[in-house]
Amino acid sequence: MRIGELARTTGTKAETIRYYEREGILPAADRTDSNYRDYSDEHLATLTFVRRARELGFSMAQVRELLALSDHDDKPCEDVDQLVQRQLLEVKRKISDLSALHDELQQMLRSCQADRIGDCRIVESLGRPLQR
Amino acid sequence: MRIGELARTTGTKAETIRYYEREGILPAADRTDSNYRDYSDEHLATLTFVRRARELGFSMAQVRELLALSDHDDKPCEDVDQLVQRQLLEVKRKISDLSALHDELQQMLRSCQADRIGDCRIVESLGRPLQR
DNA sequence: TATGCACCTTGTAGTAACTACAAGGTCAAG
DNA sequence: CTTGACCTTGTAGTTACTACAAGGTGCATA
Repeated sequence: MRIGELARTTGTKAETIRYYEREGILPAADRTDSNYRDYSDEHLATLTFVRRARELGFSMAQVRELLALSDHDDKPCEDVDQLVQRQLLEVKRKISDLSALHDELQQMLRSCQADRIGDCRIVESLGRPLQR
Repeated sequence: MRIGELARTTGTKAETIRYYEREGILPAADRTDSNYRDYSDEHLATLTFVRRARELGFSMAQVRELLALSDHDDKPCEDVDQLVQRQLLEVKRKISDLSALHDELQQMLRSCQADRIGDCRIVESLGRPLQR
């Protein structure tokens, strides 16, 4: 698949895709005879992953780490373990923060549908001081 | 509380806090006699919220919307409803993406602890083409 | 009283992660 | 043979910070 199609299916600008290639986030694609980039399904999966991870607030550096995890077959488990632990902790924190936000939004919606103005506690949902 | 304490408790640079004030994300704080910013617990909650929302991948514009929701007492429900629906949808999507990632990381950890190198499906977890 | 640290201001510039556009060129379908 | 999708290199703009400089105030402590 060429860059335009990949861009359309992933909702990514072609220029961003080339940028990811320059940055080494996305492996360079094969080239057709006419020097067009020719992407595989693996590229599609990787790019989709990258975009989602970015949407979820992971930095490029973290995305790099996660991508590295995905082909660690050669490296010993011990090296990977700590990184996975760390990422897992962060993922859990994000899920719990999002769940709190979810519940508050849900509650607002119910209030609204009952046509009364409920107290909005969105800020409170994520606004309690953090102990990290 | 003064800017330094707020910065320490929220893990935000003082300069970022002033930046949020300039941008209207954080309401201007009261001033002490010596012109120091004097923050309330409400400021603390709002800033904590903002920082978490940003970590969760919400843009400043979205954070502004969410903050606006939180004091909508004057505005009619209908106006708020659609926005809440939209945000809720996005929150749900994020939670489900994160859950998939969580499960895969968990799985990797189990493989590693069993001291065998399991297949890593992190990319697959978030890499399936999106239909949005 | 003097030193030092936290804070104040305005302003400029750097960073990350894109995003846009320009200039000039190739490729392939209608 | 033109049109549109792609190629390259390069520059510059955007968002959301982050850093530093210069010059000043407030205040506790040696």
